Amino acid sequence: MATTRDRQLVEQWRSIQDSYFRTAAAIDRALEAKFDIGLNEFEILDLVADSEESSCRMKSLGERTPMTQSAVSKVVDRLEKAGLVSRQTCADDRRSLFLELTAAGRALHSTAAVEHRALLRENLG
Amino acid sequence: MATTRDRQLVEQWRSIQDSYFRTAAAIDRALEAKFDIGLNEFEILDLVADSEESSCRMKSLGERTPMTQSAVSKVVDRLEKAGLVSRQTCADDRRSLFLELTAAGRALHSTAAVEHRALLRENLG
DNA sequence: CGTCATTCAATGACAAGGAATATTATGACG
DNA sequence: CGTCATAATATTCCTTGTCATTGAATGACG
Repeated sequence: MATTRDRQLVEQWRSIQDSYFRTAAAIDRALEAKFDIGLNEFEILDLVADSEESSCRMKSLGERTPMTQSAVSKVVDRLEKAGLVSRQTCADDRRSLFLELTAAGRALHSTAAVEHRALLRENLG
Repeated sequence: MATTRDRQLVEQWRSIQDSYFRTAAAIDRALEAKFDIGLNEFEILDLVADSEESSCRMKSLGERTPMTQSAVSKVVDRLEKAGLVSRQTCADDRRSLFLELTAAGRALHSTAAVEHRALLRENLG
């Protein structure tokens, strides 16, 4: 039915898709090329860096990202394998884990973040 | 460095991600449940329906969607297997193909589109 | 304390996408 | 016409994500 309204909606949607995919692809390539790390990996790293007051993370990561719990688990696997993050067992609830940046992780994050912000500025500005 | 500006950028980016993922997931689930078709499949169907003046499509689809050429090829595989679309060889350039909706494809598209638009309205409104 | 429901995280099976490559068709040009 | 560069798709291989399930720990409650 309502064709004009509908077309607008579809346009808006495509524009969101475009903005999302173009930006994500650009950032992903850049990070991959310069730091050998994907966008999702960086975003988890970023979240961990963001909550350096610490607590039992892993769980809370799931709430701050659109990724699935299992996806987060696997991203963290890779980050850990790359030596950027480490899983710490949580004394008061042994089901939980919290994450810490390693020195390497902190270093990589701080330089990668500059790149990341710059690309956001370029693509969203 | 420029923390305030950067935080804004990151916020904006997360908001785009959210808007994209939440909407995409909602539509995907709904289409999957009611029509047994995924979001990407629907979007290709939608594009084909949109260009019913016809020409050697397949190629042009790649330009109207953020999907890769190979992804498009596979989505079309599935649509064809589901009997919603058919690949027609193109007389004047036998490398190209163009796509046609089957009767079933047209039918499904027209009812699914209603749902699709409604969900866009709900999620982007 | 024992049981049961619930929560956090990891895993395995499987689907879907991307990059690189293969395949076939064209067109240009000697 | 034969060769070669290029174009449109398909295909293969690998990576990543999701869903469903599992395992372990916790808390409530009789």
